[in-house]
Amino acid sequence: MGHRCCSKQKVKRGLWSPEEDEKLIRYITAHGHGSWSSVPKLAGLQRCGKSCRLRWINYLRPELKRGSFSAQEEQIIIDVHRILGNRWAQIAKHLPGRTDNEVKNFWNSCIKKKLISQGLDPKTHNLISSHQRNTSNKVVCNLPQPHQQPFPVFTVNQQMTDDASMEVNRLPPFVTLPPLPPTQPSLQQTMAIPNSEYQNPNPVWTAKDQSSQYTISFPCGSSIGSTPIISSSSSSSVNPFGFGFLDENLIWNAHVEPLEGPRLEQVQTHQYQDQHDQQKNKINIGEMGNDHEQKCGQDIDVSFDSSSFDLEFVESTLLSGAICRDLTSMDDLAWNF
DNA sequence: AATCCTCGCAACCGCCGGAAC
DNA sequence: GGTTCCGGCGGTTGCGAGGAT
Repeated sequence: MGHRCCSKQKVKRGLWSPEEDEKLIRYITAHGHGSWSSVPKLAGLQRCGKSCRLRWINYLRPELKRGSFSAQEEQIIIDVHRILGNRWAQIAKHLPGRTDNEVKNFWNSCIKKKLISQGLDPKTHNLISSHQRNTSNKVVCNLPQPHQQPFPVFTVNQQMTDDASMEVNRLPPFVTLPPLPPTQPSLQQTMAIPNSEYQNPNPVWTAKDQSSQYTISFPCGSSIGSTPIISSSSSSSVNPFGFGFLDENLIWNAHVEPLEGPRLEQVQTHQYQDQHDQQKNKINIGEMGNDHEQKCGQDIDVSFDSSSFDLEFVESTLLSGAICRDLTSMDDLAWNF
């Protein structure tokens, strides 16, 4: 059948010859690609514009890095895939000189098998139970897909809003986004919550998933590298977030420490939430009280709404490469109240 | 040596969203 | 508002190389 752009003319398919490559390189180097649909004609190629684009992007671009993937690149792919799922183009953006096609092929040919051999579901990065592994060679996982609901958004029940100022003040000043293992410090992203006088040495705040009855406890005020405690009402070793961080090599690196920083002016509510509710529920943490000292020893339950995850936020956090980023610039972060 | 099988990878296909008309 | 064009993306296919039998 063929694509529309090449249905009008006779086009060659299959592998590109060195001569065709040469023509394409020469043309694009001299003129740029402009409209891809016109490239084949102008470059003297019997190819579809789409094919030219693909050939250039995947193989002829001078900035491409060829050769096998390094261990570090592999780890980055795994880390980002855990968050984004099969969004190869997004994953490839974290790997300079690599293409989405390359990453996809590498995943399918190598990483996928490696994860399976480690007992991990390559889709969810969760541990595959021994029962599942024993009863079928196929990977079975009914848990939320990371690319579908990859990262929950904090929500606070409406009934909590009366105490919102009090509760929010108990949040740790710094919370490292959970899915990234400590092996990739460059990808760690810290969320700053202004709380300059955070002093309680052993407070805990917990994130609770209502549907799955999981609770994650973050030791507030602890030093870098402390590990959250994940408890569950089920006996499964998996978790509601679709991350396999219970694997001994993939443990969260909760990053909680006091911050002297700019004050948070506003927290954006989720984009999909009803506009009225957004207005109603917006809170200004910057205006909140600062009576956290006597409250930090208590627990706070924060419900996860895994259906309202903001991928752009995760994307921005990964791309920034910064360790810390204060919340005033985290416009994509969504909070439901 | 011939055949079969597996694997990696380049390329294609179909879908989608945005822009232009 | 509907249609067409185009670029981008993810899934899939098909081919060639190399290893196993």
